[in-house]
Amino acid sequence: MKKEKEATTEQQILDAAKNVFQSKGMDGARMQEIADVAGINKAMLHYYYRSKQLLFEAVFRNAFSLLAPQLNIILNDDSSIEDKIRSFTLNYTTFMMKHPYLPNFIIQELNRNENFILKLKENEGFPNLEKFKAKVATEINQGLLNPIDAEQLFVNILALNIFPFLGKPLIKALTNKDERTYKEFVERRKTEVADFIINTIKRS
Amino acid sequence: MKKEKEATTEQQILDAAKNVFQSKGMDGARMQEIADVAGINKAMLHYYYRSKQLLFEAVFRNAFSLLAPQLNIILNDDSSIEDKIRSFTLNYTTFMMKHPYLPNFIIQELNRNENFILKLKENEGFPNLEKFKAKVATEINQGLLNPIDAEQLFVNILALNIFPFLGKPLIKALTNKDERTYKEFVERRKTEVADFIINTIKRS
DNA sequence: ATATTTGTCAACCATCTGGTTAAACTTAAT
DNA sequence: ATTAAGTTTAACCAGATGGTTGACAAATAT
Repeated sequence: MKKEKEATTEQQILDAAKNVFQSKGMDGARMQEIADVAGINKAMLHYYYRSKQLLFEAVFRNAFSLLAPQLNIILNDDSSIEDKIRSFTLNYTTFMMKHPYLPNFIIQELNRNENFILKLKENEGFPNLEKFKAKVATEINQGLLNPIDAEQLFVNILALNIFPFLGKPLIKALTNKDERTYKEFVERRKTEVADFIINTIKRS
Repeated sequence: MKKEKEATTEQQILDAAKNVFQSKGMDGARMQEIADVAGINKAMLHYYYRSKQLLFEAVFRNAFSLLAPQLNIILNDDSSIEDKIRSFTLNYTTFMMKHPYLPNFIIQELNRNENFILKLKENEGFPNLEKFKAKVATEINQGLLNPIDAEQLFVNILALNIFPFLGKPLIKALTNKDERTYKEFVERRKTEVADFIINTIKRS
């Protein structure tokens, strides 16, 4: 009864927990609902994950391990800053349109428990800015970029790409968009945001 | 027995509720904790506000009524787009540094209950983009601005200004900043963000 | 075959939570 | 002083919630 089934039940729980936690948050999620979504008994949740807190942490680590590689695309590859920005903007927006709950989930839970990210920081693949900063410095010296603080630039890139997912309800209301037109609006940003940033930083 | 006292108790409750709701969210907040913070009996909360939901809505409306005027600064005054951006960036960042829980609270609760903003939309002072769009069109026609979609520009302005407050824990971890250096980082953005945007849109 | 381990479930439990009640207290008007 | 209205409190309640238990079934090992 082991092989197929065991992996399946544990995974079923994780999938269900992901859905419930990501849409309701730690505080709004109910163990009974997770069990219902997974189609199993509530006791199973504790059999496999001991407590709500540990199940939540498993879901959160999973979610963050999807975000981190996205950031590493822009931080660790060797292409020019301009290419980094273009590929990150395209990749990130495409990816998040498939996982719309992810950004909000991570940001919200990080705000709920600030010292939670410290554990993640010790991890191997935790995004590191050094290479990006060095590349920015180099290109500024070569006269390719206008002088700009690399950290400010990086936060600007994040802000322009992440905010449309965090602020979706607000933006939808302010701009009178429905689900379909909002999607088109975000779709256009895949290239517009990169152009916007590059227009500013590129020396011409 | 009315005048002073009544206003005080009701206000004490609202202040306490603001603190608890804004730091823990609707789901994480407890009526008992609000009562404790207010220094009164839990039954008082229901005496003045009927239910947790109604108390929450009072707090939320209050919070949104602080945000809306900030947006109306950039949307409704008559100055140039460049001046709008400079004054909004300065005002908004200054204001939110004094109310750091506000952006996250509003964004989080709007995501928890999307149709909640519909009620607010009917309100008089709800921010409207039309005047801003018209001004952008005018300045583009006058050759003062590079062509850009006004809604995309507006979202970019919001993103660059709001994100540092939403993503604070993430940015702090990624850039290895402590509370003090993060504050300095945000402080610098009061002018840097405006320069960043204007560099892109201004025809030169 | 038998024993042992692993997986699953219904029922249960202690505690927490939003909300209620009924009585007591405070104040101001008559 | 009496009354009436608003204010405050302690005690209480029903339902929800995270978590546990003990019985039992299925798989694996001996």
